[in-house]
Amino acid sequence: MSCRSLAESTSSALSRTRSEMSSSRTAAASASVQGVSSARTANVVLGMPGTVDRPRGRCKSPHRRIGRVSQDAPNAPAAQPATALSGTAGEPLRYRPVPAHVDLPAMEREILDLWSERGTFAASLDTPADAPRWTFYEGPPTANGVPGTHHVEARVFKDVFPRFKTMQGYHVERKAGWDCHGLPVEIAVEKELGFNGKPDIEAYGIAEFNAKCRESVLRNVDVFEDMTERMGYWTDMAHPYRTMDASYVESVWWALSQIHGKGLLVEDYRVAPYCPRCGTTLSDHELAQGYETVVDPSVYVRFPLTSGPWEGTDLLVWTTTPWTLVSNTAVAVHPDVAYVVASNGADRVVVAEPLVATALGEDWKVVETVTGRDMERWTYRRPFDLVEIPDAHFVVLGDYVTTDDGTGLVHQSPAFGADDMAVCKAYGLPVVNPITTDGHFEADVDLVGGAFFKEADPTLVADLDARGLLFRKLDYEHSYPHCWRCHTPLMYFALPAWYIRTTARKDELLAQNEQTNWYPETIKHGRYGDWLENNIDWSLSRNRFWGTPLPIWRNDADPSKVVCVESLAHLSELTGTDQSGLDPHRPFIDDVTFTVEGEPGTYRRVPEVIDAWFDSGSMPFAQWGYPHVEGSKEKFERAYPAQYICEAIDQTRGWFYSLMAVGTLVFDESSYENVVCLGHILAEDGRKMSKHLGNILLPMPLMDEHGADALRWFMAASGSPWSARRIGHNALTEIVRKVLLTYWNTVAFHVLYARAADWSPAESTVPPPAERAVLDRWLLSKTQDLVREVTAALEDFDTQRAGAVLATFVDELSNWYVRRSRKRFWRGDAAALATLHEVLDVVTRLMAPLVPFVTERVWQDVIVPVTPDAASSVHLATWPEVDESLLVEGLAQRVSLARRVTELGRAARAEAKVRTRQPLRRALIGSAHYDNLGDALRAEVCEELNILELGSLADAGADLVEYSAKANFRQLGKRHGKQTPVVAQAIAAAHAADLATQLESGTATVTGDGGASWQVEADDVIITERPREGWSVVNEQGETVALDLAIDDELRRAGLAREAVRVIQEARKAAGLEITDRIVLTWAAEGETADALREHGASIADEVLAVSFEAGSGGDVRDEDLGLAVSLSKA
RNA sequence: GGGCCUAUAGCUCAGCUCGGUUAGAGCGCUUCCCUGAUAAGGAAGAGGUCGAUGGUUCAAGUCCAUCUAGGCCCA
Repeated sequence: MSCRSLAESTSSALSRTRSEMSSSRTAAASASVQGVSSARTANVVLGMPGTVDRPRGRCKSPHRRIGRVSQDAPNAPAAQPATALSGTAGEPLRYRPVPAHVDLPAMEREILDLWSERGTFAASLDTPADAPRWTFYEGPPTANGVPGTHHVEARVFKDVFPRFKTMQGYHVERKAGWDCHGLPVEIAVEKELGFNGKPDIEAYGIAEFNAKCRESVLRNVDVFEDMTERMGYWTDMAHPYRTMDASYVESVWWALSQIHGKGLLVEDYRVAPYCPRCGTTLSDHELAQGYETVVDPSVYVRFPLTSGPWEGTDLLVWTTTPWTLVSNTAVAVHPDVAYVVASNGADRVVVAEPLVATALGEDWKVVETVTGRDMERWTYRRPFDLVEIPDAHFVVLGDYVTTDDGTGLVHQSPAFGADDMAVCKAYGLPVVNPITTDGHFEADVDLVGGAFFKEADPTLVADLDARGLLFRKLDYEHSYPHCWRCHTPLMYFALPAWYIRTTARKDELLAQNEQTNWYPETIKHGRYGDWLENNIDWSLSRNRFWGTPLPIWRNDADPSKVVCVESLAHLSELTGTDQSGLDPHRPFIDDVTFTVEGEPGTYRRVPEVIDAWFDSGSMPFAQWGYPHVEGSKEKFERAYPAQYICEAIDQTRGWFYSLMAVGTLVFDESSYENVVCLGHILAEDGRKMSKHLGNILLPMPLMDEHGADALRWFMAASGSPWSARRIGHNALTEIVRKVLLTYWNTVAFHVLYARAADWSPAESTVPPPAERAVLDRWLLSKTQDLVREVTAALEDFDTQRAGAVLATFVDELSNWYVRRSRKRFWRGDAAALATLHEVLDVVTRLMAPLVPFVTERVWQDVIVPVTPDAASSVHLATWPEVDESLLVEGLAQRVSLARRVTELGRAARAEAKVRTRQPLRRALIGSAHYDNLGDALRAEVCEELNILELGSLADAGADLVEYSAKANFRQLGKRHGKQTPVVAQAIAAAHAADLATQLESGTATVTGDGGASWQVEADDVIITERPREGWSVVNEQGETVALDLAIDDELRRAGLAREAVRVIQEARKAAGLEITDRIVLTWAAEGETADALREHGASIADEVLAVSFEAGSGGDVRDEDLGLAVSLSKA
């Protein structure tokens, strides 16, 4: 079946039909062909649409911009008032010019100005009073140091969904926040001041030090604000919450008083890494910086049992910290592990059964066995009698005991180990600590009195040896924590501390977690769920300076009496003086004391400040100053809990936990419903960005170079946001080229031709979608799918999927729809222009949350000027909805078949080395779906492949076609199971043509080597058709395209004519002509080329805008292959 | 030491839920084609022991187990 008659297709490729031209243009165009030679036919006496002023074409300079004079370029925002709208009264509604080339970062700065001039962000918050609310909480970044590229990541996600939800009609509050307190701030200030620990700070003065901390925070907030604005993160930075503000601190106090009231805020010993030289505990963060490899004594010590069935036998205990043996309090065993008496004939010791060989050696034999549980409370003789430890020294059970190393019997010294502390406390054992806070044994201890703890090891080991208690001693190399400041070995040390008994609310926390949606889902029962399952009490207090002071006042005469203060007003009440103006920080708060009538003693505040995580976990209510500030109650209640929060994965035990814990403890409900948990951003080399490695990419330079949209797209849609990702210039360049510029160029193309045709959607009569061209209907249908998919992806917090479908769509839009429809745009086809306008409207809105800048520019230039009631910003526009009436069943499949056929056709041409400009007579298509393709799509294929007619391979007759058959394993496997390979073999061996014929009418039978036979059905077999001699054939996935390679003189002349067009167009470009310039042209050629030029002269002239087209004597442009010389000049 | 994540082309990543016999895309490289919107587009090619081993299965990149390496969080 041919797609059009030969005569028609020969000329129509180069011509346009009269009916499609407006009369005025036809008149002008007729004049333009007056000089065309006599070869004209009815078909070519047609106008050029270019009689209207067409924007200038691009010249050689890549910086020349179409449609705007140079000072009007986008990097000169002043020249183009952002607020200007065309279409004021009396003027026609026309698109604003869109340059073909755009400087994206410059364009973005222009948009930032536009937003700020118009107050667009504020307008986006100005929703109707009854708008549904969608609540988002800003997890406050610590304003400590300058923002890194990883900060952009979370901030992109914090921006995309609020923009999306705003467009959907929700009211989305976006209050910025800053985490101001905490050790990192103190450390930064210490560095600035050249300090080396707490004594320096105390000497400097707490008031002065905290003032410096406040100053440092404010300084860094400025830098964060610049970055935030530049990346287009819309958040209300004019009214942020700051954890250091008095109202915030008071809210935190209130929450603590609630927790205290429930009996969940308690004081207890806490074992923490401690530097005896600096006299301070270290945070985990500091701890991690100070590991050093050291050699310690590894000793196996005998603890003789003094009761139980094995009385007289020695427990064998392993330790690498002999100094802790002085305060030995108990020995722990695992309740479920087997313990044995092992003997080498002469000696007997007790060890865990799995460790007999590793701890003792090969020649030890098991004599007796018990389970750890049975050893509970067996007493033993302790290794040293240097300090008093009453009611102790027996075997206890501990689940944390392992049999990975040592002996499976673990010496317990509760003052120096967190596990030890927990286990001993469960048995009511005393906590005895013979070491002072400077790391030395108390002076009156025998043997080691006054010794620095580490230096006591050799003395103690020697004493054990002398008393026959040392079983074995080795040197043990391991990494041991040291102070990162002074390299002193740290000790784990029990100090009093304040705790929140989160373990008492563990079940509620687990229940709240069940109600929470995690993205990705694995976190819920993995990293985060595990953490909750193994919940430990929240260690709240810090012996530091810059933090929310713990609001507990204690009676100095009776330390058991404490008051938890919930506000400055409460404090005023207690003191009888007005404290409402007090800065609730140290040291001022430390000076406030009070007495209670009838009680002796004075109440003084405890010295600690609290963990800054509690500050940030309190933000849902503290950001409003709840419950003290007027109006805070309403604000809080309508915005709790949040629908959405988002941070990187390092916050699982940080903010994600503190937020859920504070919410659950104070309000019995977690503060968030959906939580997106991002992977980290790594440097291009796959490692963490660090100064040390010199691989840092700062966000501002990245955005200055590639634009914020590119960086945002990368964060949202490049790779999986759940895994760690590498960022680099290449990735961003690719996004600019593939996504942003492709989109931009489609817009620029549309505006170029719409303006050329003086077309506007507001004023044109546009055919209804059902009457438009097949590709229009395809695109409109496809766009509805896009709306559905992007919406679903964003509802599911999946920006990666949203980005992927948008990128694919933009590619198809540009490289299939626009490419295939160029000629319709050239002649101002209203259906094509309307279709593209409608689609750009939708796709611009769909992309707006991801790339807010470029979409805003397009909205201002392409939608606003031609749409009288358009939203003034794309971000104030409504989110697109699926228009079911535009969906066309099956069209997407048909178009995709047409595209596959086109691709195969190109491959067949390439294989045969026949260039596309050479028309070919015929192509045959082998595809089960060929008949569904339809005439219109066949015509598209013909034109794209430069083929005159298209036919079905099946109709071409058996003698032209060779068949081959292979198994469709997926189907076959279901039916034949184990027989699959044998049946597949039989199919491959069968006579393919016969098989194909049989299958057309139902089932067929194939026979295997052994004579067995099987029924197969059509979908069990993939039949491939392949034509014989004289054809160029490519087939793939069951589809075949065969090109008839026979080229006759007529075809050859048509091909030469098309070559001539190319030569002339190149000459036009080389001459720097604008695309609308008319030319006078003479040519010289011989032989077949001359024949071709004479035959096709009119259509060539038409194509290259020649007002005269004369054979003459040579010219300045020559094409040797063609034997053609032309000269042209502007008419 | 524990938990989780990752491992596929020189590079960046899809595919793994739900197993199917030619493992994809982009970047880069080579050759060619197309082009008066495009910084583009297309075809072909070179480039893969799908981290390793074992198992399940007619069939494993895909499911299971173990291991290795890297990352993150926590000890």
